[in-house]
Amino acid sequence: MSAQHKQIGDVAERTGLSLRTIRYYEEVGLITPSARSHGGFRLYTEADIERLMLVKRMKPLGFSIDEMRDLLLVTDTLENPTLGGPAREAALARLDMYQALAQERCVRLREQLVTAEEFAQRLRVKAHAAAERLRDVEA
Amino acid sequence: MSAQHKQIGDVAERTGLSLRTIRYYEEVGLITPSARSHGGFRLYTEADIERLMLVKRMKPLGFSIDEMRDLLLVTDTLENPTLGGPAREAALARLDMYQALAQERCVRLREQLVTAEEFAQRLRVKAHAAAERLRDVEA
DNA sequence: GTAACCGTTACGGTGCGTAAGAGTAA
DNA sequence: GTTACTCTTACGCACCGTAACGGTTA
Repeated sequence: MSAQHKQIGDVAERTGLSLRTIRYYEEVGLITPSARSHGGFRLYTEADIERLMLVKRMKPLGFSIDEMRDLLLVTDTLENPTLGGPAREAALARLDMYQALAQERCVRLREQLVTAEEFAQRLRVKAHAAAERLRDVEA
Repeated sequence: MSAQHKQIGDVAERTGLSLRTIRYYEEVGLITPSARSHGGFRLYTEADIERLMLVKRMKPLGFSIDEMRDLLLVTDTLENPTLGGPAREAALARLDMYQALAQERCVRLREQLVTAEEFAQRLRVKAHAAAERLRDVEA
């Protein structure tokens, strides 16, 4: 194993993603390892790992695979310096769209959190009340 | 339609759940309507609707169907006054478990929110920077 | 040669969306 | 009899988990 190319197990450990997930991401065209060993082992560069990390960070926002693939493509496009104005503009528009979407998802996540905490609170109260009643009965 | 029994459409509207979801919950044994019309329409009582609301509130916590069914069972058990001490204790223990689980899920949700907001922030910055560069190029 | 690692293939599961074709309610 | 509802059945999708069986690496 060279210093430059890590195999899937190391990558899984570093990213916190499962082997299956990493392979799945490749299957659906999200992230393809830059190389393969002679025997067929997937070999990942640091850049590949960066991309995986990026995807992992996107997940809590509830983006679908298609959206993530598209967003990766957009950022690749913007980072390509040989690209002309029109293509840049189009990519920027899409980036803006995703940015708005991300904002919206954050709001929804926040709402979910509120609902969730309310519910957890109810459960605590209920458990407490039930414990009291049990003690009363036993006394 | 009597005042006591509402059909699935009304229930969907009131709970914000889809028809499919409500039927699915029945399919997996979560909530069965108390009655059916002569022709087979599902008829829900207020109590049924309450249960559906409860389930809806559980969802953001990421409980599985199995967990929700079990939790419903536990609360039913605790609300049954004819129940002896041992059964009550067992139910209470499970309730405590779910309460702890809910707390934990809340923590995770909160972490997700943090990650999500960081990511959204990154996107905003990126979009802004790309827009700047575009303006520079055009100038 | 022997661990420890990795490959592909494929079936399973959850939580619904969605459409089809037909019956029911008022 | 018409319009709006509802019924069941069933296939489809996303995102992986989990074998199973066999090759690769160091």
